Amino acid sequence: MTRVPKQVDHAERRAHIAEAVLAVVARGGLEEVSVRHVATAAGVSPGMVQHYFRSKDEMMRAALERVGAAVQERLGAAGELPPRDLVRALFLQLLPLDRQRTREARVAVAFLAHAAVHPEAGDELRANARALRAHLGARLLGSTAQADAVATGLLALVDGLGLQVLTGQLAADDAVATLDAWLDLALD
Amino acid sequence: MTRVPKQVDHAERRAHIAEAVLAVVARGGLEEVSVRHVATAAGVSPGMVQHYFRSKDEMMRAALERVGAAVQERLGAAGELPPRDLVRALFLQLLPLDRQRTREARVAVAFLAHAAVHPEAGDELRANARALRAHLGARLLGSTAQADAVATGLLALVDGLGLQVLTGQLAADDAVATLDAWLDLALD
DNA sequence: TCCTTCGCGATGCGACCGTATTGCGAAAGG
DNA sequence: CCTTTCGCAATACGGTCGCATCGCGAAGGA
Repeated sequence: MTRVPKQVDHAERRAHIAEAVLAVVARGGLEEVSVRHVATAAGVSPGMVQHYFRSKDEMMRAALERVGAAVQERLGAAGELPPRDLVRALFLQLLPLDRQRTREARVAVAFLAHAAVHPEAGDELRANARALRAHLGARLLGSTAQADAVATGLLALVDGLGLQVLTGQLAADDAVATLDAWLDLALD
Repeated sequence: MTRVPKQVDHAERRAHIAEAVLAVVARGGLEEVSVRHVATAAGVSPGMVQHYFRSKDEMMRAALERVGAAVQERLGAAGELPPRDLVRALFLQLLPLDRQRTREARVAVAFLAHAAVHPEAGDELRANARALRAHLGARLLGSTAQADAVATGLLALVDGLGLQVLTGQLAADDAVATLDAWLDLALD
């Protein structure tokens, strides 16, 4: 058995394909995800997708994990600001205010809708949510019961605002204005 | 040409099938909606579904209109309470706190996720949202700018709380508690 | 140079999709 | 009773799906 060094970066290919999955989801939702579509979006052959992911399910799981990783990374990149501004900046990161974040928000809502109906697929999502909540809790007050209610409410508010912006129910400006008004309300 | 009076209630059949669509969506999301599945869920033949809806798209539109009608009806059934309690009652109607409302919320999020990615399909949804906002505005203060921000924020909050409950990120009790805390905050 | 191993493209299969088409039984006016 | 019309079941078709399988070409030790 002669060990031949890998001549392709397995992880990188998987990442590339997973990214293509997210692109397809952002453009057309989960229903448009098929091995063949993803392959086209990634600029590779369907066979290659199949080579790197043994099943569509495994492929979707990898794509979802990439979303989680991206969110984590985004959270880490927070400067040193007064708490109020920091919290505001963090929430603005979560709203679909530009192309990039619209893309991410679309992906997120697609997976959330799926999780609403297939609870077993929501573990990754719930883990991300927990991380977010923990992160926010640390940024706000100590863990008083009051602070927890505030954190929960603000997260839900941002989720709702994002959803309404995504579906065209609310203008992006209004969402930001509403967020600011409620931050005033909540943070004294 | 002899006119034969209808021996079946066309509208009723359509409603029955549309209801079956919603049942399928609530159980498995939009992806599981097919003419054959809907027919099975409705206890009729696939051919009959096709007879009453010329295309799947028309069927989906009818189902979505049914959701809108149900929401409208629900809003109408509000008693005479102090404004604060009335607003609270209204919002509790929108959270997935029991089987029935979980079903409706699942349907709603499925359609919302679709609309996030297919904007042209979101008209009905946006109309419903507008009706809701108007209804809430009338129940709250007069249309001061302040009241509008409060209404927008509360609606977004409820959307977000509902989404988190649906996806198992948040317990139903906590959602209600958070809603109450924020109602206190917002309504003086 | 041969030979093994890996990467991956190509092909095929069975299932399911939306929809067009056809035909038949029942109901009702003439 | 006959005939027309309506309600609907059945069937067929072309397309896409996920996935299993096969085979070839290139890349390196031996």
